[in-house]
Amino acid sequence: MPKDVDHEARREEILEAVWTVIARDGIEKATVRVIAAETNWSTGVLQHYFADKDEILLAALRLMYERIAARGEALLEGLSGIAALHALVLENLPLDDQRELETKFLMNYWSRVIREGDVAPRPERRGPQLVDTLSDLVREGQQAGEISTDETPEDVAERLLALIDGFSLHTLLDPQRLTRERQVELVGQEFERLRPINTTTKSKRKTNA
Amino acid sequence: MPKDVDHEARREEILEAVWTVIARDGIEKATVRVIAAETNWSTGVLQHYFADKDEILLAALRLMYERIAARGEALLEGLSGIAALHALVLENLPLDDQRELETKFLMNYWSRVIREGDVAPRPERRGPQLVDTLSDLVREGQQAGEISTDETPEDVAERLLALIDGFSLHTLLDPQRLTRERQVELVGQEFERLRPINTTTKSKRKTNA
Amino acid sequence: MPKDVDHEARREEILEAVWTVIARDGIEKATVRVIAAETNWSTGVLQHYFADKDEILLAALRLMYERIAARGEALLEGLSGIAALHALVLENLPLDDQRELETKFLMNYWSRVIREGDVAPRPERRGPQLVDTLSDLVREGQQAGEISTDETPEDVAERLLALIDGFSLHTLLDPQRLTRERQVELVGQEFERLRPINTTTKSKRKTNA
Amino acid sequence: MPKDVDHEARREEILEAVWTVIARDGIEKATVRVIAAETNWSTGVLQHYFADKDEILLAALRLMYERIAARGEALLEGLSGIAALHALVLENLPLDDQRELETKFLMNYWSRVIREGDVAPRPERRGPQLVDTLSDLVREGQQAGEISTDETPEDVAERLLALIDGFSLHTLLDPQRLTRERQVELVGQEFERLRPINTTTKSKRKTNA
DNA sequence: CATGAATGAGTGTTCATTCAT
DNA sequence: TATGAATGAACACTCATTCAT
Repeated sequence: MPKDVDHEARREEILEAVWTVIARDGIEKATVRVIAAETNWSTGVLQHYFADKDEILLAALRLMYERIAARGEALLEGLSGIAALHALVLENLPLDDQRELETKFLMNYWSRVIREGDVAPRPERRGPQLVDTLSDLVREGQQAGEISTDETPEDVAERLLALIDGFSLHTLLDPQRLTRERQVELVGQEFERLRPINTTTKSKRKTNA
Repeated sequence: MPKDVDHEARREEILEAVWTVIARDGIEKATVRVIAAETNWSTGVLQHYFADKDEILLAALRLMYERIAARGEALLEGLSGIAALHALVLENLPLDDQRELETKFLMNYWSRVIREGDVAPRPERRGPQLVDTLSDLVREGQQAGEISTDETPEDVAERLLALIDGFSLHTLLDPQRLTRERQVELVGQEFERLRPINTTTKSKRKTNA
Repeated sequence: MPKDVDHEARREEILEAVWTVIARDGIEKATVRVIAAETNWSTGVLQHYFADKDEILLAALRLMYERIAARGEALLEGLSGIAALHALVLENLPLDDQRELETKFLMNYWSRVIREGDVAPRPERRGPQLVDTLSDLVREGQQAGEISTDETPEDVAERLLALIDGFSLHTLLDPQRLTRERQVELVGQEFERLRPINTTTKSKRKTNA
Repeated sequence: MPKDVDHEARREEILEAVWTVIARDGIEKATVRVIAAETNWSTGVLQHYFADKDEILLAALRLMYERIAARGEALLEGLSGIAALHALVLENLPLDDQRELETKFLMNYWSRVIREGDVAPRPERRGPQLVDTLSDLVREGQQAGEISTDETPEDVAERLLALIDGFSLHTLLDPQRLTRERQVELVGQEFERLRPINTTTKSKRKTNA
């Protein structure tokens, strides 16, 4: 080892710069030059730590996945059943600037996956993983009597995931129409609908309506 | 007399090429050169029919919207209420190859809009328009007693649109997990849930619970 | 002759359009398409009357020369000697919008001549012709005792031509510094200097000053 | 350590190529590709040293101005009044090949400025600067009794500048007619005319008046 | 005669990538 | 390790020109 350089730390430093640039200038402007300038190193240094630009973006994506997962785990601490489920769904919506940025990045990446299929080296996909976690929580909620058993946990989870990404997409495309508040409200309604029909809350509502 | 060319037909021919290219290579690879090659004409011909690349993409999108809308109208002929609603939702899912291609185009275009902000002049957005149509049908269904009035038509429509695009996205990303059949099934369940609770089908369930 | 088309009239009509375009949009924007649009004919028609764009511009130049010459002749009518000379010099300065436009065109053309030498087919050059006319008038003025005989007519003419084009150039480059009024004034001074020293006008003026 | 390159020297090397190309092919043919070919580097290298083509041309012009100014200063060393003035005027004429090249560049650049209006950011213009220097020298000459005070220094300077650029233009357009010797001769005559009338040479005139 | 569809070379510019130092 | 000089392909776009009709 000639110089005392923490290879992994340097990589993360670069990825940090990637996120800074994307947040500030948008994904389009995240060129090698701009990223390098952000790190205060030369462009050539990037090649030492990443094979090419693709690998840089992929690593940035992977880092994002890890952070999202970590955030999710921290969030679920102490929660269970429908409460945990509700919290997790909200957590996966672009309800603040950080998550909006992540969602943009994600949508961008997905559009690439759609066209290139499985050829590009993909990190562990978010979909299957998230749908599993959601399923588990649905099952938990059903066992606790908080969630109707009319549908299987997998079906509910799949629908919730579709809502998450559907809302995410629409709010990015048309933030005026689908505001953050509206998303929270609509998700709240969906969770109302998940409850078994003989629940106290449900029947009360019906009377009101 | 110059060569006898149907201007509008030529435009559509070019736009078809645009779709083909975008579905195959992605919107980023849909360069003027590639599109021209796909049409088997020279690059210069594109400028003859469109002012610039943006206009080409925009026109392609617009034409697709028109075709989808026309298909939707034809479909709704003779239908009303929840049956029309159900048919329209299924129509907007990528359940055959043609619609899968259109969905790829849409996702690609949307990812560009997300990436570049609203700089590019956008045509009438699909979202608001479709959500209106859906809302009207929900209202119709509610008045016919086919759909629960627990939620406003707008809320139901917004959720259905999110499901449409959420399922579309996921089936493109992971066709093995979210097959076409699965989408139809999940949509069917969602429509079960829309019915008022005192419906016959629903009342049975009530007894069970 | 199949159709009754006045070839020469059509050419002039096109050249008229050239000038209109140049005056409105500048020489840079005088493309074949724009010129054709101005004539309300198709681009292809230009090729019927001119071999290529170069010939169009050259013909426009030639037309300009003719008009300038005609204007000059009309101007000199009834004048002679120093009065004619003075009038001719002023006439060749860009003192109104029309002449400013012509001067721009001229400068543009000259810069091409400078780089391409005599290869490009040139119309009868303005320089030699104008310098001859000027010389003749100087000689006339000298014979009438209006102009000092300290210098040869050719020398005076050459200097006057240099002043004309020097002022023309500077006023195009820096209209604020060298206004139209300033040009007239400076030319007036130069003509004062041309008079023999014992002229009545001269001494009178001197007394006044 | 990257390749050891003197950034400034490389810039000047490129600018030299710009002059060569413009003098040879004209400013319209001075494309990025042609300039790059002249330097024997790739086109991309130009972007390394200049932001865009406009900056290249502007820098080339600026460097030329600097060199001309430096030559002018060196020339004026030890000279004053009419002698300095005379020397400076001759210095600014294209009396050798180097200056002829510079003049070609200037005329080409100016024709571009005229053609495109003042859109392009212009460097310190030569005109005002040179006219100031000339004015100062005229004033000096007048105070020394070498130059007639019939005209203001500014008027004389403006006329001299017009003669410089008028002769420059004509000699480039028609070198056979306006030879280098002829230019020197005509300038000499102009300087004769500048002297006050009570000078020995002119004493005859004084008696007459 | 006249059209305008079609061509294709050429423009400035951007950018990921390579590599000598 | 790290630098930044250098490369060259690719981009959207402009335009004069050709030519079948």
